[in-house]
Amino acid sequence: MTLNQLRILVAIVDAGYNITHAAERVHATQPGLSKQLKQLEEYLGLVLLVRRGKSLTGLTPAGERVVVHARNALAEARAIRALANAERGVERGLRIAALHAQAS
Amino acid sequence: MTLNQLRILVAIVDAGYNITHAAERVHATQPGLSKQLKQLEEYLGLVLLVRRGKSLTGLTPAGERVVVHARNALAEARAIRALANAERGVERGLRIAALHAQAS
DNA sequence: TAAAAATACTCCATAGGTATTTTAT
DNA sequence: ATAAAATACCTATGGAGTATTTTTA
Repeated sequence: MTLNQLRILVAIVDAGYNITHAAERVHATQPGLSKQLKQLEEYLGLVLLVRRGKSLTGLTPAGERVVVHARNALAEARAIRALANAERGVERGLRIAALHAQAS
Repeated sequence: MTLNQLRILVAIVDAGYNITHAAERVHATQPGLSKQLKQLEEYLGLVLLVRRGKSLTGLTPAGERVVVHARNALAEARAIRALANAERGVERGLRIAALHAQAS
């Protein structure tokens, strides 16, 4: 299980169970997403999406619950990135402040 | 940023900032962990651990905050795995129940 | 001098792409 | 007839190991 797989699962759900559209959103290809989704389901030993033939129609009950946790995990990852960006902002701010102090 | 990198970061912290011990805990090698830690720091553009030469002595303030979110993300991942295991348990239970019903 | 981190290198797995086939609407 | 998912195939990247060097305590 990877963060990327969780991101892909959520993207598919948010694209209305359309893998092709989800792929565009995450700047990747349909086969790439199909494969990762399959791998996630195999890793969990769980069917996450309801299929009618090759069409995806919704989440299974278990899928619903997985998606909730997936969104939480992704939010934590986003928090880390945000924190890192802010930290770099602070350091740059301090550097700029230092430069100004030196210049003045 | 991957779940594995977060897992490694947390393992290093929990091993008292000793990469070698952390590697044993996660059944991997010291160079593997060193590299992943480095990549995480590079990805975030952030120093997470305080180094005195090559020794790790603790977390930076930013590192502390990252670890909090990392633990949360890992907990969500664990929840997904637990959920999947339980689900498989339920299905097996149903199958067994069905078998018993059929047998009786 | 013992123990830990970093580096160099090698290899294999796999992420992710293109092309194509299958299937559903 | 269109559009979407799955499959096959290929390549390049990088994860993870062994061996070695550097460094600290």
